[in-house]
Amino acid sequence: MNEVKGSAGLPQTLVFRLGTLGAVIGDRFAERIEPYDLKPKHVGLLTALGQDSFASQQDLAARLGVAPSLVVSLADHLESLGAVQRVRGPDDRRRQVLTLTERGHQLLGDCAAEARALDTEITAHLSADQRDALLEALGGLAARAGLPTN
Amino acid sequence: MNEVKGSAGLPQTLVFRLGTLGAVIGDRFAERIEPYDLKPKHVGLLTALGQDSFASQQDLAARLGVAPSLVVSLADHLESLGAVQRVRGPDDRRRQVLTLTERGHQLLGDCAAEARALDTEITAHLSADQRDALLEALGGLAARAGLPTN
DNA sequence: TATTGTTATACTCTATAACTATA
DNA sequence: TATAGTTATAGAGTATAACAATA
Repeated sequence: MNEVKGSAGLPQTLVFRLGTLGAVIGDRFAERIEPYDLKPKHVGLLTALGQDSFASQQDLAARLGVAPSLVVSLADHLESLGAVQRVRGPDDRRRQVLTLTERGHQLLGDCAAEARALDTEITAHLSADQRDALLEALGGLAARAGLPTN
Repeated sequence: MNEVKGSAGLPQTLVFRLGTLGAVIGDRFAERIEPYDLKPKHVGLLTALGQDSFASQQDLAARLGVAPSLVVSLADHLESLGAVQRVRGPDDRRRQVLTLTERGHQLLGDCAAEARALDTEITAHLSADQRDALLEALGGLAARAGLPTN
């Protein structure tokens, strides 16, 4: 039966599809980056550092929408991998300024390559035009949500 | 600067956008359904029950991709809300067959309404055609991932 | 006294393993 | 002996609160 009534059921909403797809695709991405000893949150931090320079870890925490204490442990791990460097702010010595190292840029590139490979997998049934249109539409949503798009 | 090299950076991938959007939108949906005393996983269970009949909780666990023990606690909560009923299988009394109650259908409808309202919020900048195209494209990805689409 | 980073602690979510009832 | 559901336990992830250094 699965009768269709006047308004769309949950599985026909953008919210449901984005939420469930995000979870599944996120898990698959997590599997791919595991060999680099990274988790999605680490990649989020690397990505943020690759785009802007942040005055402090607290700024970074605000940008990522996580607790400052989490930035500490993420940065600890990335530092142990040699991906980021912590430098005390010369003017305000309370601040730790995080910067990507050469290794950090390399890891970021590796993760991007994994993401592109996964993109290819999941959009194998689409034409290039369809794929681009989808990417752009999601970019619009992401930009409105304050998420990075480039 | 943010130089664009030969291949797309992470934020230009479908994987990154789906993952980050899924997390943000999922959180916003979670806030909306909190007054009903429900979390996204509960809604996933209700949705599954609204679509098919499952022989056992283990089948349900397999469909949802979670551990059987989690189905127990989700079902416990939904039962306490009067949203589902547990009935022992007459042929095999080890099995608990879960079914939606009237209240369960009502809650499912309420959650769908919340999702539609959120859809409207996040797609306010799109035309109806653009919105439909996006919904359909995501439906294609979801179907290929084995997720419900209707 | 206020703020940055850090550490200590606790809470949420979910899985694994042990257990009970039924087959 | 094997299977469905349940309960007990443990681990990952993350937030909140306490703390130390600097301003």
